[in-house]
Amino acid sequence: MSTDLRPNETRALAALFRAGALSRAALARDLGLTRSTTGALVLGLTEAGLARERSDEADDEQDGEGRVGRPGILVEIDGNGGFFLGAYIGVNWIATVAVDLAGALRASASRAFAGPGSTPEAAVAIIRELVAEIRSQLPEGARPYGLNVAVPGFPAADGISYHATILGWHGVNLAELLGNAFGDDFPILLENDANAVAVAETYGAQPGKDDEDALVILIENGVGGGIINAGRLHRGRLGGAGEIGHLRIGDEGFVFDAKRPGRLESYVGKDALLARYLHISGRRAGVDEFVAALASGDPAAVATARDWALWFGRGLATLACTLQPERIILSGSVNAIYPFVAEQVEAFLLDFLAEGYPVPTVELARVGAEGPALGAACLLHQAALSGDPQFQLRGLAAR
Amino acid sequence: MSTDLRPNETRALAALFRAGALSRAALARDLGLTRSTTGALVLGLTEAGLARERSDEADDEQDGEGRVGRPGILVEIDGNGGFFLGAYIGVNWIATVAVDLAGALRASASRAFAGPGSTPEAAVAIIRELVAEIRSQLPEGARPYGLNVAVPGFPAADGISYHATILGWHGVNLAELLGNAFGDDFPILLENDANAVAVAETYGAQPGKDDEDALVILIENGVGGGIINAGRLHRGRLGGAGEIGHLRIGDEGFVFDAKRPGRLESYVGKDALLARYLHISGRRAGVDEFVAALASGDPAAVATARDWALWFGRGLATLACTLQPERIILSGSVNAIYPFVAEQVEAFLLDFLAEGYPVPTVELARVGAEGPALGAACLLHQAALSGDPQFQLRGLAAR
DNA sequence: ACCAATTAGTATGTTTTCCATACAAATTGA
DNA sequence: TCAATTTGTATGGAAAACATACTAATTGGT
Repeated sequence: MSTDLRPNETRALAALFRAGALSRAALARDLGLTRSTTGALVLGLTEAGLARERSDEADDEQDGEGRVGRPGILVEIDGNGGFFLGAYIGVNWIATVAVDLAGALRASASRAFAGPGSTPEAAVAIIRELVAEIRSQLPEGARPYGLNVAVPGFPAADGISYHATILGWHGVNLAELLGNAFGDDFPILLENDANAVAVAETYGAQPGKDDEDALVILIENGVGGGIINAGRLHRGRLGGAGEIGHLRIGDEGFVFDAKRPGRLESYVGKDALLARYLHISGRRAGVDEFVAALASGDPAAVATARDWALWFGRGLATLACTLQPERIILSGSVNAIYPFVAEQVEAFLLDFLAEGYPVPTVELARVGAEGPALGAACLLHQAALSGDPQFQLRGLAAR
Repeated sequence: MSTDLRPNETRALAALFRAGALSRAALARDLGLTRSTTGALVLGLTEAGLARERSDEADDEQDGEGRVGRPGILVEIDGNGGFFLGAYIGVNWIATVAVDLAGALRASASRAFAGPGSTPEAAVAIIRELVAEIRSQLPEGARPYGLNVAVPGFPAADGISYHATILGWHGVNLAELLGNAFGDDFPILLENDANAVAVAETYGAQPGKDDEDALVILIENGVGGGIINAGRLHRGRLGGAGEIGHLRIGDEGFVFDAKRPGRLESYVGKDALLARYLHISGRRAGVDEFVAALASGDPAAVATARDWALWFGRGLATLACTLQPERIILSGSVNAIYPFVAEQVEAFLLDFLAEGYPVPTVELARVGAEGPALGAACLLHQAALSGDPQFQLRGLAAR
């Protein structure tokens, strides 16, 4: 019944996703096809349930000041045309989401999970149940294209066995476990959680722009990151790029680390921040308390934040030179302190950067706790629209 | 006469380039087309002068142990099908090269150039003459597809005006100058020289593999770099990624820098190395003399090299975590000392890296002084084979 | 109010591209 | 020597894209 999409159909969907919505004529220009061919293309996509004319009555305001000529009818992706699943195995919980063909979050479910101490098999079983729950939230007969699982860890040098120190897992063949649980014809991918968050923060964020250069930094106890170059995730050899917590920026750190002193995360991670505050103030606090102290002008908190800003600025300068992102996006619970130190961090950053070098903007994350699972799902969406034969899209109805 | 190539023709050339040579049947599998279609495709490419059957009589040894069935006839790219020009504006010289459609270096010419003190206009005039010289070395009637110029600098935040501090150029609109010299219908690109070297070192280096993750480090007085992710140059916002000399890895450095102390290049650049040697030994030396002293076992040189290895290992560890390259390639004149300190650097690198993290190999550059111009030309070659409509390939003969 | 200019969408016939099928050619292995 | 396998090519047909022409809907000038 449902046939694979032809190359130009996939290209058309990618163009529609990039732009948000296009008239047939604009789509034709984008794809380098004629209007007549594009009309037939759109007809096919519409019949297959993958695209539709925009009913949105705000369509008059496309860009149309003095634009002469007959106005076009905007065509957009029909979100119900397909679904992509993402999951996240966290330390305290497991989450699952579904993203639709239009890139919108359509369903989510999560459950508490005692990560350290639990087996990978237990996590896979929970994911399986959550996926069933998610699928019941989707429209009748919706068939997801695959599942991408974000994990707080990395594959080892063999590319197969997974290490997730924070969960106490070593040398686990997660791909195989998931493959057994979901069947062989269901594509399964794995992704590092920080990478997934980077995708969630940037994917489809700016309509019309799909070549963003960004660095997403996740600050908890550890500091991780994900690199987006020209709109694509910079994964490195085994998906382990962006491990910026190990950046060597000094000689010691605010928390003692005999083995690898001076790393970024021993200056700006959560433990490091609170250790510094303890050192200066003598008070033991959590992040929330520290932020409250900072907001109330507590001098020890202000001094701690200033030190944090110095080292964070150093780290950002190093990363800005190496990667030249346009935006640096801060995620993770420690980003709560950033509004209080934004000016200082940016001053330190500017100070360390070479003159004339483009300065990245520093922003707070837009996406919440669903970030890792959402980003994982977005990566599948991206693969499907890229025309990768492994994630070939299909129409819904017979044709 | 000569028409633009159709999408599958470009895809076929890209597949042939990636693999080196393929039979029609193998090409059909690679492209997802039938053998009959591919046969016609190859016929078209052959008639257009872009591909040919391999005459190489060593073709029996394709991979053919117990391979049953009629052996295929290998088809390869005909290098004479097209040419791509690259140039390099260095501090002491200007170089120009031509790369053919098969990715092979086919012609080169260079001339001394007193960079600091010369105007951009003078450089452009020299490039124009060298390009004429190069073109006379190419086959009759060969029409190059464009020119990519590698420059020791970066565009400013506006993306247009070029800064090349080392040449004393600031705010130069190089693209416009070159456009005026070569005409509007001749594509002109600009690229940072370290980026170009990174491409030269990796592009087409491993037949059958086009998704390499590598970091190329150029060490002279300054330290620059180019990042290759999944076979593509990681350019960052304005092509300025890879400026790793500004990496902040310590508090001081071996050369004094009031403004931005502790940068990688103040520990491992040429000046830094020789300053350290002067500090330890009291002797003022050049790189050659230092290497000679090191080779002869001079204790001061050995101690200097050890310090160099420590800081270089720190820098590599930071970069390895951030980028996770598979290979780190060392270029620039200072790489002459690497063979003497390889073991130490790799030990320090391993020491700083998290356990279980894949360790990149560290290698010396294969390409010589022609690197920047060659890489620039390779980038055009890559653009043409990627199907970018701006660098659309054309056949040679009428069809 | 009306008309030229412009742009969007569709219909129709033709060309181009690709496929399905069939078949001859060249090899391996029994 | 023959079955099995793979390659390359020929041929008719299906499908995708184009060229062209026409209608529809808008802007802007008179």
